[in-house]
Amino acid sequence: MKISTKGRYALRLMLDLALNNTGEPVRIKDIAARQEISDKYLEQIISTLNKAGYVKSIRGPQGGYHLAREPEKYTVGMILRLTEGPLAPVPCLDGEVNTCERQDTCVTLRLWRMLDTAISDVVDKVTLADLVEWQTQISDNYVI
Amino acid sequence: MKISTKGRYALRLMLDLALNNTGEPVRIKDIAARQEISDKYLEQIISTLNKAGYVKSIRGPQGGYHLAREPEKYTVGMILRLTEGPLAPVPCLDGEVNTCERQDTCVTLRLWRMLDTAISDVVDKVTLADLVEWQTQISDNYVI
DNA sequence: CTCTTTTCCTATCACTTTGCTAGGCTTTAT
DNA sequence: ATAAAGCCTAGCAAAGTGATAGGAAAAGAG
Repeated sequence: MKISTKGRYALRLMLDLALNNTGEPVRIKDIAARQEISDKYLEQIISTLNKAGYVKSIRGPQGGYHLAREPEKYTVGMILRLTEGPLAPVPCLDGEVNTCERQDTCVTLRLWRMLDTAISDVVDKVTLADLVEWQTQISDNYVI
Repeated sequence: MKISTKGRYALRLMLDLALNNTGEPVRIKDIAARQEISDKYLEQIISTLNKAGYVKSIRGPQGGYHLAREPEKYTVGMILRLTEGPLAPVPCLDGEVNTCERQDTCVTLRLWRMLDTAISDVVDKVTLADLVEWQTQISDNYVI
């Protein structure tokens, strides 16, 4: 029942892009250094985000990445589902349609639906902009 | 972000024991047949439940298992945490104390805490007795 | 046009977890 | 004594995790 590093790193990566949005593209090397994550591994993760159109890339010298939209437009759920796959606690609830044969008589399914809803309620409500705001609060505390 | 078969089977196993509580011990072979799960695998899972005192075993012929307490006394969270380990979405929140170095400045931690709370709110509230009740509702629907 | 800096792409790999299967040992009712 | 149950440990194939490695392609600077 864990979010893997892939999802967690993707979130920190996107947050890093949001926080370092100076107009100039951000290099993967710099993100990796700030976040203390292997740059080669980050490269693979950002590739997924790039293909999904979540970030824009600029190649060549002075190249790098920036967010494709405003931070408000990304929910945590979007980022995690893209990198982690479905967040449902059981495979039956992964897709649109439940193909499990036992679904009509399965009591635990009701429980898993409750859990799925509880998880989605959190990740689909919190946006990247919220994380940015929280970050500034933390930084403020540290200055005082 | 999935509950493994271990936790799911443990839950169905406990529910099976609750539903088949006739006073006589329930054999693992019968649970396995009803639930369509390998009996050898169930054996390993029930061993965990037995060692934790969640079920009582009777050895020898006419032996088997029964619940150690009333279904109301078991939350889903207890059963899942015993068989799955901590349900926290990130390792930092697994134990009592967070040993992560980044915790003071980590924004995503706040998100993970929200997610952890949302998950716990569900699994610590629903009991085995609730599942039993839901099961009878489903069975009633099928009779009508 | 060349050099360098960056992203892009694919392969590989050690390690761990998952989901079992197998086989024998122990207890106990008949 | 026998057979039916639980108890215990080992093993193992497949998948997932968390990277590392090496080069190809693009593009700006000189």
